[in-house]
Amino acid sequence: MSRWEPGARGRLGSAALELFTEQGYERTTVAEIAARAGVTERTFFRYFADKREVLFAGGHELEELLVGLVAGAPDSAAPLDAIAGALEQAAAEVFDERQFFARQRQSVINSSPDLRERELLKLAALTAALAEALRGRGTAEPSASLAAESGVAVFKTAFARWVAEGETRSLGELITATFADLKALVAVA
Amino acid sequence: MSRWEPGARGRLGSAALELFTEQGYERTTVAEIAARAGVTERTFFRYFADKREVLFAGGHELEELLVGLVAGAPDSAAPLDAIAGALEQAAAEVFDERQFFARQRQSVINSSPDLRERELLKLAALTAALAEALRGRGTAEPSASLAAESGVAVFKTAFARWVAEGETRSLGELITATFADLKALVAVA
DNA sequence: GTCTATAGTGCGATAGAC
DNA sequence: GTCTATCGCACTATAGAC
Repeated sequence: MSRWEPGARGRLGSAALELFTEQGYERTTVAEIAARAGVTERTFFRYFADKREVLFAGGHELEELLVGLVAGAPDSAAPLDAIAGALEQAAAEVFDERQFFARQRQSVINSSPDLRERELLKLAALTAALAEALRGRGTAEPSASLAAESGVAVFKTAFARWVAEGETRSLGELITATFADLKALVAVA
Repeated sequence: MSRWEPGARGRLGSAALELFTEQGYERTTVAEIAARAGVTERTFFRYFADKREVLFAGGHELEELLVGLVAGAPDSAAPLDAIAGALEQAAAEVFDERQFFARQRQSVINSSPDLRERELLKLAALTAALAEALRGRGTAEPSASLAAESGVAVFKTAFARWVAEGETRSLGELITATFADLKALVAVA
């Protein structure tokens, strides 16, 4: 293998997901991941701040996409509708073609509290970014934060349904259905 | 100091909060915490699985309290009302007398992503326990999970308002107000 | 790219409570 | 004596400093 094989970042990501699946997250060392990707341990930490981060590389692009969609929602859309529309469109764009990958990745994440923590931190960052986008369209606090939190709660619930074995609906459909569930829950309270 | 001084767990918790406040979470070592509490590093790890956990010791009791309150809600209460009632009562019982402590603790947590992660994991565990309590009263999925997620989202938002400087309302009042905000948000969507 | 501090674990020894 | 809390030491891996 040449010294400057391109795509070290991608190879590290694939190697990590493979090894975590084969032998578990905790029993896989960074040295093993680096070796399988053909780089040194030091190189791993040049690309990823820590061992967990290798599974959450794409999170920033999703956040930018969603923030852009919320910012571009029609002025007439209520805060929760702006969030719901953004989530539904993002689901169609980035998730629906990657259900197999998503299931494998989620299975690894669910197996380790360390990875669950990191996932929750990423979702919290996403929530904060969505709240900021809502404030940018004129939604006041605490409504902006609360709408962002509720939207992410719907997304979490829909995503869990989508990755469950045997589910055949698209993520977008499940998000729409879960928003309807939320409306029903609040209506009877 | 004798070897058998009682209350090591409590001393470790107080020492940790003091040191984290004085010099920051990252710059405080477990050895320092143990030294201030008059025990060794090894003893710290007998009580707490890791360095972060020392700030989240009381979480289990809060969870049990809330689960009990949800389970004991009247059969006629809608899922979100059962959650809201439990949160309001728990707020009065365990939080309102400890606002100073809560602010100090929250300030430390907010200063470190590591601690934020752990806080989010604890809240996720609470969410799961509340969803289970709702299922125990007959709420089906995904409504149980969604109501628990929404309730915890309200709690997070209200708690953030409560620990903000200058806030004078009680946590219970803020929870009630934030549930009303959620209803308003959903009603216009 | 090497070197080091610190988190965290495993296991055996010891000190006190009973 | 038993039981349990504490300690001491050796060790690995992460992560950051140089």
